[in-house]
Amino acid sequence: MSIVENLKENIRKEIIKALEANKAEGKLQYGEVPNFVIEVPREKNHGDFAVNIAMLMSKEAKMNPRQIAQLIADKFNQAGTCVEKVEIAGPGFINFYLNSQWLYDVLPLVEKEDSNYGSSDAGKDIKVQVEFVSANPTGLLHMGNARGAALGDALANLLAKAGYSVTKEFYINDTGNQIENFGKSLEARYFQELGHEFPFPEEGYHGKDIIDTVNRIIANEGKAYLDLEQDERRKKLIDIALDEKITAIRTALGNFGVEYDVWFRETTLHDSGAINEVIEQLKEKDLIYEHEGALWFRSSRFGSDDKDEVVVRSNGTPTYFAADIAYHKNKFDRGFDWVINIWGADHHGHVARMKGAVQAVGYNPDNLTVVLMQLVRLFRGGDIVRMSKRTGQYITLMELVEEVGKDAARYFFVLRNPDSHLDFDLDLAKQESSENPVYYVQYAHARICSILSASGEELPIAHKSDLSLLKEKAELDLIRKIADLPDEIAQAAKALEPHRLARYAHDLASNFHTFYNNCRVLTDDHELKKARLGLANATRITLRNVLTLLGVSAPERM
RNA sequence: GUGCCUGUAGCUCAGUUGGAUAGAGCAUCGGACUUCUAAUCCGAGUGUCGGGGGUUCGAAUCCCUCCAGGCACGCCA
Repeated sequence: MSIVENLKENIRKEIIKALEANKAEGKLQYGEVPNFVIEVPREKNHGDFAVNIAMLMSKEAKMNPRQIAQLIADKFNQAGTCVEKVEIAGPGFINFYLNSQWLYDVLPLVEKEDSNYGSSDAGKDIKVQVEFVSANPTGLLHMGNARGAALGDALANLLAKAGYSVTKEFYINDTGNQIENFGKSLEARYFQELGHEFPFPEEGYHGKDIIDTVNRIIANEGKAYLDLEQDERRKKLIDIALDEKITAIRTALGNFGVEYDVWFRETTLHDSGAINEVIEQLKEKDLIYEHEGALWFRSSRFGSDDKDEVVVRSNGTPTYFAADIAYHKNKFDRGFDWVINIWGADHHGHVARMKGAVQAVGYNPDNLTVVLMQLVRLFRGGDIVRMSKRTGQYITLMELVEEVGKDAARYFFVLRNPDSHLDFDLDLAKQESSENPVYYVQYAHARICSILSASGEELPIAHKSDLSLLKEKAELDLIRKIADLPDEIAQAAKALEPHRLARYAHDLASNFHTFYNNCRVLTDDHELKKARLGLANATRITLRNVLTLLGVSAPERM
């Protein structure tokens, strides 16, 4: 349990004791204690913690909330709680003011836990899988994939920090219609690049990357495929190009700081018979029926989905949805307690039937969470950059990283709630100025490192310093912020919202900059210097840990 | 037409299971470097929280309705 959680828990216990004491004396009537909140008030002068229980009990106790609050405050035993003042305020809040003693325990703890600081065991023994990006391997990664990568990776890091056992997975759609299309496109380019007339398929992939791939094949193997049977030729071209694309995707993600535990190929589900198996299984449960030559899954039986879905086309080939059912069954068969998919919002219509399918194959659909993220609009010079994958007009992840850098890109993507449409300003992201929020945070870290190396003191230092010398408001505010990290992480993990951490990082940096401008660290007062170095070092550790979760580097100099 | 997401300061966005006087950054204006990194700090102004109704001690948050924008409604993925 974190220091802050511990403080809250002690206060909670004493509040309940105070309630019981009042009840025993007949001053207060109630049945169950309502589920009340101990929260950090928005206003600093409302104390360290505020409790809303009096308002919640008002109706049942048939009393004015302020009166109830007063009864609780009267019986509240401060011993062992760090509380030094209790006040009744507003409509009936009980505000608790703490002495700063507890704050001084935070710094040595942070230095001791070091890179582990902020972690918790909230997700202990829970196996969770995060599947993200899973882009079609027929092209390169675009801005939408980049957002998914930044979000998914931060989420996975966050869950791991909160104690979950996390597996990151990329699902490769290496079969199906789009792959056939890919083959036709490759074939057409192959002929064209060798100087032959060849019609380009109507729904083909126009990207230049396809031409580049074909030219590499020609460079290596020349005209070897010209005389093959068409099927054979396409298959060979696909095999080579697919490997190349997957490698390119993996490299681009690697440059973006994203590494996966598992790369899962859709073809394994076809080859192993898993898809046929799951279809048979569903037939036995009468969840599949035939209509106009195709096989349909009764998704309308489940949840809010109102339409059935084709799983096997009338030509006998399974749809992507059939593979997806088998894939999700496979995930749960592997023992994951919680399966998280990150999808673009354009796939939202698929969520209900996917959950229905999970239920149909015998698992609890509540254990599948689909995080939808809205689409990305790219701006350059104040204008929207239009993107289209089909026509090959788009900025790739690789180009993005080259242009604005990994840190800025990841910070920008993870700064916003996945629910909101993201306007990505390329000019802003690559600006090396105060307008760019990522530098604000990194600069705080670099500043600290500079002080620490100039100090001539050995770290860690907080445990051998008199921390009670830290009395300035800026110092106490900063420690308070550092102490919040474990709770921030636990909450962000629970809500699957890594963007909260970006906010936290910014706030923490802000607290540090204020401290820096108010309090000189390398001062002649040796004891004070040591205490402030302890604070600076704990700030460094906290900042670095958060940035690491977000996939942003923490530079030692800038 | 139906479903999902969004609508908060000039701009980009936060807003914690409903909490107190709705907050940041940028932009604008005024201050602070012979001192540990001025990519910083300090100060100043800005709001019918899209409109309207409802629920309650209390609503940006929950419910209804309307308006605006995005997305999805395929034997595509």
